[in-house]
Amino acid sequence: MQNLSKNQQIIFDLIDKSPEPLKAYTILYNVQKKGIKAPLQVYRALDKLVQIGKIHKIESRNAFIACHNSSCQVAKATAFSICEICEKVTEISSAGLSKYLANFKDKDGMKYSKYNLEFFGLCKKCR
Amino acid sequence: MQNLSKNQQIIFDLIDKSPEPLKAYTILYNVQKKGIKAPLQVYRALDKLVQIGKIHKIESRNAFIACHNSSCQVAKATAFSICEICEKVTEISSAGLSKYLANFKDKDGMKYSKYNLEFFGLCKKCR
DNA sequence: TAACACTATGTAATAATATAACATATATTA
DNA sequence: TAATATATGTTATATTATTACATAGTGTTA
Repeated sequence: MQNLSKNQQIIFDLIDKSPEPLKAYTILYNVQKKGIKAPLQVYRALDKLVQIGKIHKIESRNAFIACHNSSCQVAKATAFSICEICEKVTEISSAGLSKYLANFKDKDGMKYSKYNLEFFGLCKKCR
Repeated sequence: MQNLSKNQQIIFDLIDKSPEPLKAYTILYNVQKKGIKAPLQVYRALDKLVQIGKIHKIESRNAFIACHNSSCQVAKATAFSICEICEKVTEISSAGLSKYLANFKDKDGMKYSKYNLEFFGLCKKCR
């Protein structure tokens, strides 16, 4: 549980206080006043934050969300629900689900160390 | 089960005979001799093919693979294993898994109509 | 402390992925 | 046939992400 560097902290704070997933260039625009000027600076911080599990990438949306699931210290097992209308994204933390997926074996008996699951549907408001 | 249009058929054939997922611009380069010259022509065909379930998008890789799972006529429930070394992608068809995920309810009792699951690990060859 | 390894930063350029806007054509069906 | 929906062609542009190179800070450890 290392400390974050300056850029990592700035970017994490932004993502963490955002109610919705943020895209890399949205982040860039929002941190330019803090001296982060180039895409690469953003992507490098994002890579690191993903690596250490502070944030997750929503692959189908190219967007990043802070991890609010104390059990995933490392970015290895993620599950989200995504509303197809309002795009609200929520991290799912279900012991049953993670257990099921962590123990899942394919036809060849292979187990997998990581997974990413995205559920799509309509959220309460949009139903 | 409608017929595919000319561009859709060309692009589906290419993806279907590929042993690995193909990216949009790789597809473009490979169909230029058949008269498909612009990215948009490729993306439009891909969108349609995904929509009718003939192909799936591997979100974490921005790549497309033909569906070899007779049960998913519609692109609504997909699961893949991805090797982190050689990038081999395999569609998982497990009755147990699809049943579990189709019936999964979140904390609020919400069920989801679609999902996409990507497992990461090492394939047999790369272990 | 000096040497080293490692991690992070800054900057410019460019690559890779995807869509907007507009014009036309083909297929389907009422 | 008229109307509607779907597909195509083309140009331009937006969005997302990486390469390459130079520099700076941080933490060992000899």
